Amino acid sequence: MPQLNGGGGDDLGANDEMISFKDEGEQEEKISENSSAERDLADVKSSLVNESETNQNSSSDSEAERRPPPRSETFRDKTRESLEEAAKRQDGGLFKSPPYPGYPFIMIPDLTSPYLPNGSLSPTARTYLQMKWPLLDVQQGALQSRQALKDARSPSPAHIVGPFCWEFPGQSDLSLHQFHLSNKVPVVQHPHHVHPLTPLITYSNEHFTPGNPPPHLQTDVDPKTGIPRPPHPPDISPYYPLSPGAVGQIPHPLGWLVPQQGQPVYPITTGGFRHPYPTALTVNASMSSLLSSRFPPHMVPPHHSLHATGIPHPAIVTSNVKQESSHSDISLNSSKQSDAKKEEEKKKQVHIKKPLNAFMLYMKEMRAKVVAECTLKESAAINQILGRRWHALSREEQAKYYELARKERQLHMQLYPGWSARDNYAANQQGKRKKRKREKQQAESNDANTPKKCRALFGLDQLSLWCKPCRRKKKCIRYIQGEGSCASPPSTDGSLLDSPPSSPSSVVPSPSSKESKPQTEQMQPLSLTMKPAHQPLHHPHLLAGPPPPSLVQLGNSAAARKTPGASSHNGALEHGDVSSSRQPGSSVASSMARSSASLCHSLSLLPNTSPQPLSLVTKSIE
DNA sequence: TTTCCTTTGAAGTTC
DNA sequence: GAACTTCAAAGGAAA
Repeated sequence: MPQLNGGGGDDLGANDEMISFKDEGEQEEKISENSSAERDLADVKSSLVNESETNQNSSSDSEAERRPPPRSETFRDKTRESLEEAAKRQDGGLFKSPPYPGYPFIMIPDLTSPYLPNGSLSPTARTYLQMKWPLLDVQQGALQSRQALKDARSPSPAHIVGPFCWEFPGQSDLSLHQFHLSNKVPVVQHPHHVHPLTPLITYSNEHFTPGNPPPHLQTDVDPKTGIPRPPHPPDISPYYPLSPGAVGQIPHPLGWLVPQQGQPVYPITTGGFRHPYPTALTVNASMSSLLSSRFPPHMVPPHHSLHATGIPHPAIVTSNVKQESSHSDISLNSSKQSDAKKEEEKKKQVHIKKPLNAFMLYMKEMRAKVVAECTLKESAAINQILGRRWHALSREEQAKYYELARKERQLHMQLYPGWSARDNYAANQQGKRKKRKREKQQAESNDANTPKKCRALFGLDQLSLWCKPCRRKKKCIRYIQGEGSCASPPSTDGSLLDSPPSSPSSVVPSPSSKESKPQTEQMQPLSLTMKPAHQPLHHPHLLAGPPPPSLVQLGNSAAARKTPGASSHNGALEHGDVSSSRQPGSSVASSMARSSASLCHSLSLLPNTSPQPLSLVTKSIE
């Protein structure tokens, strides 16, 4: 759990979710005190706006100032912050931390993920849609926004989005703040991922522009605002379709979303199938309900699982085959046997996706911004930047996303009580979507013929124990003699006999011992050029001055990442690292060759990229 | 057309 | 229980 140290550390993680974040709590209290009635939403908003302005004015560019008071100052904090500073100096703003940290913001659900039909919005859109209004034009928009906020209390998230989508067209991105409505905890996000043409639409705008809203969002017009609102029958929840048996007792984790009149939070649906075609969005809700009520689940066409407004759950993915089967269902001519078969088929094809974790939510939100800033398109490169930014986030900012992720999980759990990530494992094993990592590694190790056996067994500091070929970087004779399995090496103390292949990690000092670097550590960087990427990199030189990208590429490791201290205390590498945990060095190099160009911003930001440390340390090995 | 890349976190699996 | 693996998003690139 890289983000949170259990013992009062500075990170956030799963445990973090149990922590009550005082700042937000206080904010929440303030809000709740004031928010006895509808007036308060507007009050809250204006206070947030004021606060945002105050913050904006008072907060300097210094990250140290922005951040909360120093918690237990850890190595990671120091290194991270110093790197942030350095990166900021060099990246021309790319690496800026969000300008409005700790801001209250209002999180409203994205209309897609449970909330919007994927057909009308891009499938990329999901989860939470930010509301924004102009900071620089508060007076002008005050009335409208107040009204919009009142509208936002409508049970339908679409109602919320509608007004905000059209209320401030053309607002400059810089003039917008994005407000999330996360339960009662308001937090403000800096403006980002706003399409230039549709500044109030987040994530994916290609199918959803203010000037051309999707038909299903146009059918209702708010009499007060004159703003189109999506149809939303009061008796039907616009959110996730529920799996059978999970209805009626669900406390909505996003409590503010719960319809006020005691209706079930979620519609009773008989399945979880997403209609593969956008036309499904036009399916009448009552028709869907009717079908659901009149026919057994397998007889209902796929759109039955959509929300009555045509809202599918983004976590549900099915194949087109289902569409065909739906047609055959409609024909009603199939026998019970074939029905059972189809049901089985459906079960196989249904793919309920995992709920997004905090970082994924963050990525979704920030991706567009990074894309805009960096003009990068490769997701891999973007994700690297996002990963670094994620680390650069303050605790409160990360807490936001952990909280959202927790709610996502809750919601997901409630919607699909029987679902487990295991299902997707099994599905993939059946569908062989991906080659399992273990298989890959096995294959790769076979391909490489394991010339590094001695290295793996003894580590770099036990060079004298290596066989000659290994010392010459040739094929390990020991391994060959061992008939494919590395024979136990001769050892005087036997301590290394059973060392796992990752034994070199023993050479690597623990993060806590970083200050006192063992002598053997001097040889570590050499391993960067030779050893597979399963070795954390903690080299003083590299910490002092980030390595060239090639080294950086090889520097990180899955182990380092899995070990919170290792990864999170990586200091310079943390910002320059490009995890190679999922591929050996060769593939990393190739991928680096591919993405290095697009990483120009992110990696070249690192100061002082002179490669000198390598030459210093390679000497000892050779 | 499919898989890879790349990130972090959650959860499942393996030992 | 630690270590490892897979999957979630994204979209260009490579196979």
